[in-house]
Amino acid sequence: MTDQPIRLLLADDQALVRGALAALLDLEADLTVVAQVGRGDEVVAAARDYRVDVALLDVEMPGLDGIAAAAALRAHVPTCRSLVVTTFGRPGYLRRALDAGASGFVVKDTPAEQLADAVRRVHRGLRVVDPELAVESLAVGTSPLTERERDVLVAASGGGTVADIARATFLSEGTVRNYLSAAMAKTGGRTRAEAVRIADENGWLLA
Amino acid sequence: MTDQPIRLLLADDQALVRGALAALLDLEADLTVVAQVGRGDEVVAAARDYRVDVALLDVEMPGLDGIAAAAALRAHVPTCRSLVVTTFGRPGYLRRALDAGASGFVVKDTPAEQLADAVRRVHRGLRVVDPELAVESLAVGTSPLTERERDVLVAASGGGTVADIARATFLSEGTVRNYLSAAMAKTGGRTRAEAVRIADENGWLLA
DNA sequence: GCGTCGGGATGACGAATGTCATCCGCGCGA
DNA sequence: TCGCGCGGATGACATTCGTCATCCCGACGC
Repeated sequence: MTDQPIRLLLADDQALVRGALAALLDLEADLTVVAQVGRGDEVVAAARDYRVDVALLDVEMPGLDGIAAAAALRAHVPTCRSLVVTTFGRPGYLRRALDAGASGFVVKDTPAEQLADAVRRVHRGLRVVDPELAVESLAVGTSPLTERERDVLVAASGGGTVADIARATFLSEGTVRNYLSAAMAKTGGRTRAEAVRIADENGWLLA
Repeated sequence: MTDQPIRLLLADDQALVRGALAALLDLEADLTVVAQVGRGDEVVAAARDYRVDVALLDVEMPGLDGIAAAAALRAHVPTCRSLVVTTFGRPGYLRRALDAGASGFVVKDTPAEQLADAVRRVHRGLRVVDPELAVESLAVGTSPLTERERDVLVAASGGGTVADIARATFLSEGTVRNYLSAAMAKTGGRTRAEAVRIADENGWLLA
């Protein structure tokens, strides 16, 4: 069984975490980290240049988030499978990661010993999903927000006034208030800030 | 030069990052990770039980934040030096970490190769501070917020109404509005949500 | 053809919020 | 001793916000 080692790409905006994950995975004889990037929009080029088998993608990244990067990978480098890694919670990300073509979804507080195994499973063509997260994802369900409601919530996440949001979204102030009201009703928040928090915690604010 | 290896404690709430850092640091011959914890309130006991030389403390942790954990370490295990690790920015954390007795302060996007060196320096009794972060810290300066103003902002960070904040802080609603107004003036925010964001980005919301 | 849904907008109204002046008591430095 | 800052509070006021009804338009489904 002297197969070629599985070629890995690490994408995470924190260099320390990236390097540490590289050290962890390089300990495995059948894995080798061939590329590291700190931005989502560098993923596709690196995956192509280094003939990457499996890409580990963090969700929070500048340039392009991990889910969008997974979609771009599927489109441009179909031989590369992707495994999305994220912080705890955010069950809404799971469904969207799978829709984007990710083969696996791992939260950052799973034991380190399981990561290499997840990589191997993904490389073999299997799907890897934390079962606990899967049920949570089903419980939360898909986003109830409409596209504009999400836009307005994103614009509101900076904490600005209605006038600020209206300028950012090119909408009337009254319309902004209407969308905010609708978003608050759908999220159950009693304040726009609470609505932003709830939507963010459920992963409903990404593109 | 066959000294005893430096005995390390890792404290980070994300098990994957913890394990990865352990793998990274265990590659160094003169370092050995002897304990890992996922909560700040387990740091002191672990440092004592495992005769830890240097503790790597993440700032964001349940139970006790990394800065408070550094203070507790200095009080109860003075032989153990602490190196605080955190995500980018938050220059306000630096001053408070040093005040709490931390010997070093490293941001998570420093290259992985530098971490082991930082650990060695701290163990030798030197201070380790990212110079870029130091000037940023001086620029931001110390928090202009008074203690109650901070309390109110923390209570407001959930996005609740004034009544919620008043209940949480055992203050009158009018008083809450006064403190919010003062905090908004000092942070430059035009909304309470904006004030919360600005204060959080500057690291002014910790204990 | 008609009902429904989403995007966009207007106007009105009550409640919540932000601002300010003012008051009290306490501790602390000059 | 006096002033000043901070904690805490009250009351008034203008603005903003959240809610709702209502309207127009285009796209779908049936």
